[in-house]
Amino acid sequence: MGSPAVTVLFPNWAYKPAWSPGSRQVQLWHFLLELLGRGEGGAIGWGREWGEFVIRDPERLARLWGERKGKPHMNYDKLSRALRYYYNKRILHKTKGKRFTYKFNFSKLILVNYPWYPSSPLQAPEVRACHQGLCSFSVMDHLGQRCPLNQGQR
DNA sequence: AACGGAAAAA
DNA sequence: TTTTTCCGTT
Repeated sequence: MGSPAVTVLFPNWAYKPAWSPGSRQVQLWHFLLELLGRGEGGAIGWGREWGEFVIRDPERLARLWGERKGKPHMNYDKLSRALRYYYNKRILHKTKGKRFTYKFNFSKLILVNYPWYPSSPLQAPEVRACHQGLCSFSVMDHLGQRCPLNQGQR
């Protein structure tokens, strides 16, 4: 019953340390994955495709984001501008024609935040399972250890 | 609604 | 460098 609760667990290296130049605190995509992983409910949920998500309540999502960042005047207009900056970085793209629908580029997300990860196609993230937002995949890290990136379940 | 320039803020 | 703010355009 209800929306499936998915725990999205990215490894520590996906979260740039606070002392890293350019990332002071939680980034928007972290926050989105948190809510999606939590199966938070009304504000945002996974879409039909792998990595796709739908913002069901834009202003509520903006309010939550604003609370997290201490920005009481956050709204969807401004949040969505931040999302559009992700287009160039190829972290996200818009699902055209679907209202409030965007799609994560998980593989890009991984490469961007894993500087020592070799860009060999052979070592592209291995999708292990995906079913309606309940997804898991893994990569081999620099030591050849299997590194889970994303796990379903609750 | 969605886009993207410009500039400020952090 | 990322996000916020503002806003003209499509």
